[in-house]
Amino acid sequence: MYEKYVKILKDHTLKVTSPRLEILKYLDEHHIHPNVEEIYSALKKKHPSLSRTTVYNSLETLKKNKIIRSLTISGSELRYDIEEGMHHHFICTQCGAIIDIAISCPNMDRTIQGGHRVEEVQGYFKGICKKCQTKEKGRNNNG
Amino acid sequence: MYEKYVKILKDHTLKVTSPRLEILKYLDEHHIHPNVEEIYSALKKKHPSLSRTTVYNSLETLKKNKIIRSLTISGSELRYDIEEGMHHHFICTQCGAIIDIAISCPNMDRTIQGGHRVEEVQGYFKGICKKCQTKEKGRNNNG
DNA sequence: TACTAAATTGTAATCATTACAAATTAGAAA
DNA sequence: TTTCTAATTTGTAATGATTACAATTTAGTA
Repeated sequence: MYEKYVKILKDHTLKVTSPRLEILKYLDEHHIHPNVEEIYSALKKKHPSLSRTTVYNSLETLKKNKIIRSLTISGSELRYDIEEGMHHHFICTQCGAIIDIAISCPNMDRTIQGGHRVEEVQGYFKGICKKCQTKEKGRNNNG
Repeated sequence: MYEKYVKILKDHTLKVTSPRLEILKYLDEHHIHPNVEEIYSALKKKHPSLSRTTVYNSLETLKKNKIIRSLTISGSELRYDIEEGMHHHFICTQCGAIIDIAISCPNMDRTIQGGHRVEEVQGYFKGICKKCQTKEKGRNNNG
């Protein structure tokens, strides 16, 4: 059940610890781009001894090893995502949801931009998500 | 001297106030993507009565009116930029500088992405800037 | 010139994140 | 298997950006 995550950690020569496994599993099974608090409260249920600081520390370690990445899209808190295949993100300014956007962009794979060495690319789109647009229509129709 | 900024505010039916004019002028003359503190301390010198809260409020107003935009690229604080022509941003993880990147991307002008209504697009590139790369080389050569 | 809604100001929260030191533990070595 | 140690986890106490809020001031209109 955790073999997959054990392997990931070992492949990066990281110590295999319970918090790291649980965080990895959580991010792998919940592609909702959670913030630290969401991860913490979800895992705290099963592991009451878990510390918030550990979540911060573990996320930082996983990020440094490029196993996960953090998104600054919200502007007020970091959101986390498993690293799998390049994609961009959309945030709904109404409901706050962060949604994967599968697009390819000629600039994504450029390792040099304007003479600067690029190590990470993030495309952020902001607006109203499909779901919230439907709600809008519903409100209009119903008065 | 301030006519340009007066006009911008009036065109948006915003009240013309000293803080707004000064902030606009500052952003127009300093394309360094400053944070609130930088703007505040720079303007505080000339206008000792200026309040930090006013800087926050004014920036928010200017942002809502799409006169300026905020960047979440740093992850720890908002950075501000005058709205003029679509461009993306590069942040140097070494020196912290945020640099304009003039690129065109087919996704930039898309108003729909995956069914979501897009109102804002931001492309963030992270890595080592040209200047810091030169410094690296210098260090290597000298020792 | 007087009026009023909006803007400015200062102080006091709030909230995400970091600093730090003590306790625990994973994994290597014996 | 046991021992050892550096790395990790934990909890509490800062820090720092941002927001809330109430009092004061002011831009623009009547």
